[in-house]
Amino acid sequence: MNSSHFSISLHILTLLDQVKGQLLNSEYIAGSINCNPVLVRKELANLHKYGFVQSKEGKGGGSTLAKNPADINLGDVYRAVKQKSLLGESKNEPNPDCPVGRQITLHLNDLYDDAETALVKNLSSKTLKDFSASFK
Amino acid sequence: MNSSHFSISLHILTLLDQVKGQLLNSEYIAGSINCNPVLVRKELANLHKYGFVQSKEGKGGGSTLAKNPADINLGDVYRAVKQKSLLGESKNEPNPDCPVGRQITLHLNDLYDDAETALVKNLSSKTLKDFSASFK
DNA sequence: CATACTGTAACTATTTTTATTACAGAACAA
DNA sequence: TTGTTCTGTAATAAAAATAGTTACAGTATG
Repeated sequence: MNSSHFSISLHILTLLDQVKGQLLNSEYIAGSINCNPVLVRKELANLHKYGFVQSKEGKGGGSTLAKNPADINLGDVYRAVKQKSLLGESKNEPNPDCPVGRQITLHLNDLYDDAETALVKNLSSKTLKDFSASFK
Repeated sequence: MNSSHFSISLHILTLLDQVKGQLLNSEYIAGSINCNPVLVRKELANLHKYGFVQSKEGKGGGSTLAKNPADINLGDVYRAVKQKSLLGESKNEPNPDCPVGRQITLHLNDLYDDAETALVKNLSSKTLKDFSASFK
């Protein structure tokens, strides 16, 4: 992250929950999200890697949840989807000749890890079932 | 956020704390961060807007902290620096003809606000003084 | 064997972020 | 009062990240 990986993944999972086991194909899902089907397939590949969804190839194929929605918590989804640190991840190396520059990356990482842990903990208190149930 | 606004702001504040009231100019700060001085000046302008720093124009000018580092908490810095939601903020509108697409932006925003509040609360438990003191 | 999917790669377009250039205005010091 | 060195800010350019597109091999189905 950032970008829209988490939003897209959660959108996919919510759709899959709402249709109760029915297979949805990437074009249908992309139509709901309003994005490119290939992006959906990439996101599904990642969700599959982490065991959240199952896919069936070939004609009539598509995807479905691989777990009970009550057993999918949003912190786990976040971790599966996350690609980089939420706050930091700057690419330009601070100046090693400066006492602050030399150490700040380390200290920022500690700070960010701790803050992000708090965020994930919050997300972990909610399941896909909870989230999906808020739709009417 | 994201990007490096928070990292840069915190780097600036740490430097200003370490030099104990001495004025630092944008070129010096940029040298420690290893970025462009104009970026530092923009970041300083924002920190000034929120009352964290004071600047002095003209020859011999520069910036210094406007508050006691023990009274600057990192959650406040985060809020001052933040430009967009940490998780969400997708620009393509989901499909309004889909029950999930129609409501998901709202539900994601609720989810993200709550998660981000947990993150800010974590950051708020730490002051610039604490952070700066971890440098040796 | 035609059809309709997934999975994936390669490429392009778009958007976001960062860097650069430029210059007016402020403070200082000779 | 003039040259110097800063800030503040705008406009632009470059670079990086993100999303979209095209293409196609492989797989299941009828």
